[in-house]
Amino acid sequence: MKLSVITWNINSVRLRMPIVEQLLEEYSPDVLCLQETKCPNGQFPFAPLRKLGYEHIVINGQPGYHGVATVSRYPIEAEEAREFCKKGDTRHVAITLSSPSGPVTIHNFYVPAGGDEPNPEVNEKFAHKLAFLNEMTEWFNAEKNQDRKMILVGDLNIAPLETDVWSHKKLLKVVSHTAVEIEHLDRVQASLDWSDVVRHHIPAEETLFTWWSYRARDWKAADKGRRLDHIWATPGLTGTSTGVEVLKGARGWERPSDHAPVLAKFDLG
DNA sequence: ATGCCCCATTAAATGGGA
Repeated sequence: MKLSVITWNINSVRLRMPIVEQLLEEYSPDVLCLQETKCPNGQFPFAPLRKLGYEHIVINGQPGYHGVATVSRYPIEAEEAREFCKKGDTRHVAITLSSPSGPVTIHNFYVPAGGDEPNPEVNEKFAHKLAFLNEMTEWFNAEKNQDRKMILVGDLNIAPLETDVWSHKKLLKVVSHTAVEIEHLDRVQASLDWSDVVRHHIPAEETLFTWWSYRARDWKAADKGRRLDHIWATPGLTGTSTGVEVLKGARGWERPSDHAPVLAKFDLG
């Protein structure tokens, strides 16, 4: 069974349904994980997604902010939407698919951006970001089945490697690339020995971005990006991943999101 | 300054993104 997964911070799913449909038609992933849907659950565009063959959909949304959704060609055997930091916001949803190698759970995360000032003492948003990452670590540490097959995708809002940002030196004190955030993310990654599937295929020496600001006059020419969107897998799945790609072209589509989709393919036997 | 754009909510500003 082949499994291709795309993660995409869509920055309003209703506004961008034309390019969501374009992505599904051009790449035909088995599973699409969206973040920042900014869509109340009652207004989620189920019909056009089902029409394209994505009959199995789980959403965790709220009006105006945040919101995640996972759409699948394969039946969803189980789902879970977890609340973090007792905020009542919508930043996670998970689905479980059955495969020849047993159940596979796909977590879809939207980690808080963290505001401007990288100091949790004075910036509540940054404190929230660090607390969110700590809760992820605690949750995965408490996982009973350490061999469980899981994929974790999403906008983690952290660019951990020097080659994940356009200038390591200039971004050292900029939220998304500070040492304290990266330490917190490293602890999440260590919790279940998650592997960075994208960097498994694309060496750390190679510069790689998934996000380019709207504010640059010409995002492509400026190329001041960051790798904020990630695909991880637990050790039992790492060897089944057959390839990854940042779909940078989508950043240049009509009325784009500021994030590019990230694709990973697995062969589950 | 990555840097003045883009979104949602709501009705011309404001908050948030990262």
